[in-house]
Amino acid sequence: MATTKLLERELKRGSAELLILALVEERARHGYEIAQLIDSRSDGGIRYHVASLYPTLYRLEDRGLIEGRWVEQAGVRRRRYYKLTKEGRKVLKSQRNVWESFFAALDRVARVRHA
Amino acid sequence: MATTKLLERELKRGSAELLILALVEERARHGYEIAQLIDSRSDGGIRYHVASLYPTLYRLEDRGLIEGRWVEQAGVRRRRYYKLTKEGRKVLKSQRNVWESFFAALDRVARVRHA
DNA sequence: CCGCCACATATCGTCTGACGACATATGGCG
DNA sequence: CGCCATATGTCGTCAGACGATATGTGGCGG
Repeated sequence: MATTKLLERELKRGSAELLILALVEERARHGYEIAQLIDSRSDGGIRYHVASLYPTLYRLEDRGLIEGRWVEQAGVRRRRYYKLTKEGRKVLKSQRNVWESFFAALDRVARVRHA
Repeated sequence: MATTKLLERELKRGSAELLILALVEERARHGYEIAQLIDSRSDGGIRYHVASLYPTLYRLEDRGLIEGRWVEQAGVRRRRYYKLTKEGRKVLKSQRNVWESFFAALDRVARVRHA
């Protein structure tokens, strides 16, 4: 259904930052790895296109929430590893709170929990 | 924090349809009433501006998910009451499922529950 | 050794929808 | 009579997802 596809697109809006921040919280990761992790951990439930992923990484770095570092290794194309900054940690915590209260509010209005 | 404000804006994307469909599921409601219900039931956690609400109502009606009817009453400005259509009921059910699995996936990737 | 695929990063143009600002109209209250 | 709550409506701006497209590398099969 087209409706569902459109909705899924909208859901990604805003969630991208949370996903990226949460994934680089564990350890430094590069873009491609992040994309794959989102795909695998969500069981394909959330797919995040590279055309959106890289620009989002740059925005997060510009805002000082993550910090990138080029890593050159023999046998592997150069990768840019991003790690969470101190400020990023604060924002991640705040975003988790925002999402959680949003879920709760959405449940109160539209009764979403327990399908 | 500007970040939070931006995030909140993005969260509304896509959720608007679910909220409206869920509210007119109970009984026919008019736009202004819907806006107030979203505000009150979410305890102000979700605010939905009229500039977005009315266009969304028109989109939903165009797609045949809700059906509007003008109601004139003495002592009250004319109101347009929207009720859920059969097709709207199907879409609402589907959207609840999409949201629920999105929540679950987001939790698996970014551990959002229990802030 | 060459083509193809997975890996890895990058950019452009299009489209959608939220929102601030503004507009219009009516009933009630002081 | 002015102001506020009610109620519907529109315009211009802005952000961000995504399809398409591009570049470059390492490994593997034929």
